[in-house]
Amino acid sequence: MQKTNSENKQNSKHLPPSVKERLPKYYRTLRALIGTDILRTSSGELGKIMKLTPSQVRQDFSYLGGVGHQGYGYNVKDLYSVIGNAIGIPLNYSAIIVCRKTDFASVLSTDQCFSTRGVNLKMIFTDKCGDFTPSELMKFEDSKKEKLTEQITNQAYLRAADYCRRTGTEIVVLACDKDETDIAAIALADAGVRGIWNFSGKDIEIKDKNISVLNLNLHDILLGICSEITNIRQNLPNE
Amino acid sequence: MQKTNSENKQNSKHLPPSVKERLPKYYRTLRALIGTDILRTSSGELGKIMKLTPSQVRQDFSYLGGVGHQGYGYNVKDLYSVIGNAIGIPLNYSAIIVCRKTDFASVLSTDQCFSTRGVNLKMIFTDKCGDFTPSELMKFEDSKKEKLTEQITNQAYLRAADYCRRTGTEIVVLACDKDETDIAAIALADAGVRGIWNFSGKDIEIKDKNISVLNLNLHDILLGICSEITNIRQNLPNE
DNA sequence: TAGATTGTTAATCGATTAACAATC
DNA sequence: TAGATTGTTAATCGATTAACAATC
Repeated sequence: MQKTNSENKQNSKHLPPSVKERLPKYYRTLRALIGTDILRTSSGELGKIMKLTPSQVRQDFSYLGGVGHQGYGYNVKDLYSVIGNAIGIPLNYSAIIVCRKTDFASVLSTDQCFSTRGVNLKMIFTDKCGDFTPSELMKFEDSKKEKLTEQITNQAYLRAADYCRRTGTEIVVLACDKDETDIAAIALADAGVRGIWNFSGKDIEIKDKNISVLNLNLHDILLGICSEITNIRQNLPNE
Repeated sequence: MQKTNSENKQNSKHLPPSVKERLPKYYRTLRALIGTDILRTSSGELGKIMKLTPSQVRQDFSYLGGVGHQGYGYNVKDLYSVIGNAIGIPLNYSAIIVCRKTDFASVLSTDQCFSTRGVNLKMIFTDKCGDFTPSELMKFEDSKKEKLTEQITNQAYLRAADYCRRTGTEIVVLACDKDETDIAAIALADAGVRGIWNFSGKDIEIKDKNISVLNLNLHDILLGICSEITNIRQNLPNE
């Protein structure tokens, strides 16, 4: 049973990493177009908005199967839905936040990171202020965020791992102390968590190929900016 | 006056983007080695820690000039210093934060993002709670963070741009509302800011090649994790 | 039909890896 | 000297861009 080229490409197994990385931004761009009632687009228009060549846009979309129409372009809503499916939006993942103080959770909640992307933020576990549902956290907004109804006897990541095991929560945003990163990662992986967004400052290296880890190091990002600035200045004067 | 290959590579103008992106992580790794009193290393050891091939590590360092010693490896402190110079650590950049509420600034300050990387965080400008020095912000910690000594009449980004112009501040962390992103970016660029770390959720596109912008979109990152999870699951069952 | 725009193939470009002579 | 490890060159791999036939 021979597969055609197109069938092969449609299989997300063959999505190259570079393309997969661009999906969220395509999704965001299409979302914005829908928001302004633009319901038809083209590789040229999307390329212009996203600073990509039309060629690359078409090449990228070709991995999602025949989603465009020759001579017409792309139906924005269809494309939005196809990319959403590739990302797994309809699977309605659940997430929790593990952090030290409420300020961290507050930033992500205010940003509506989860709600606008179909991810269900269920709980916030903090080391210092107790545990919150997102709506409880919002109630405390702009006031002292402490809710110590019972004595906190263990670390937030332990309560979080327990919660994930019981509820099948897939995604954990981890902003624990660097000293706890390794042990927290093990506990969460053991609890069946499938994705960790790691803000802790120490990279998580998990051998388990079934778990996806994103190490976001704020220090590295800051230095990346310094590096860019330094190089821009150094390069301008010569030649 | 012919340049040798080595002289060419030493010139940071020729640092490929892929290499430049890895510099902050090399820096962080070397910092950790110094912290544990490991003062000699090799491309093999660094590769193991950072999940890179020894070949790539050597290839990367070759762009920084002859920083290693054949048969010996690399002196950790020398390498740390060479990479620090390439990033521009000794230039002691200054930074400010522009955000809506203090929670955002509190997260970055607690993380010691700036202090441990030789970047001088000078002020925090907020829309809702007034302006703070970092030490003022820390004093308010764990309590209601509001400091409205005078009536706030304009947006934080305007006060921030004015401050940057007066003080020559190079870096701005921008976490304003999406609606303000474009106008804030223009104001900051006009004030002579050289690097913007944009958390606002709307990408900044500046034509000016002298300004470095890093658009960090939390929504995109979350969807990147969803996408990974989705693809891991889909790919396991077949074959 | 003429104009527009896709999806795909081929060409180019850049980044990673392998191999190895140089040498500490 | 023997062992280790660099820095560089060449080979491979993957990602981007260009070109164009297919066709709406």
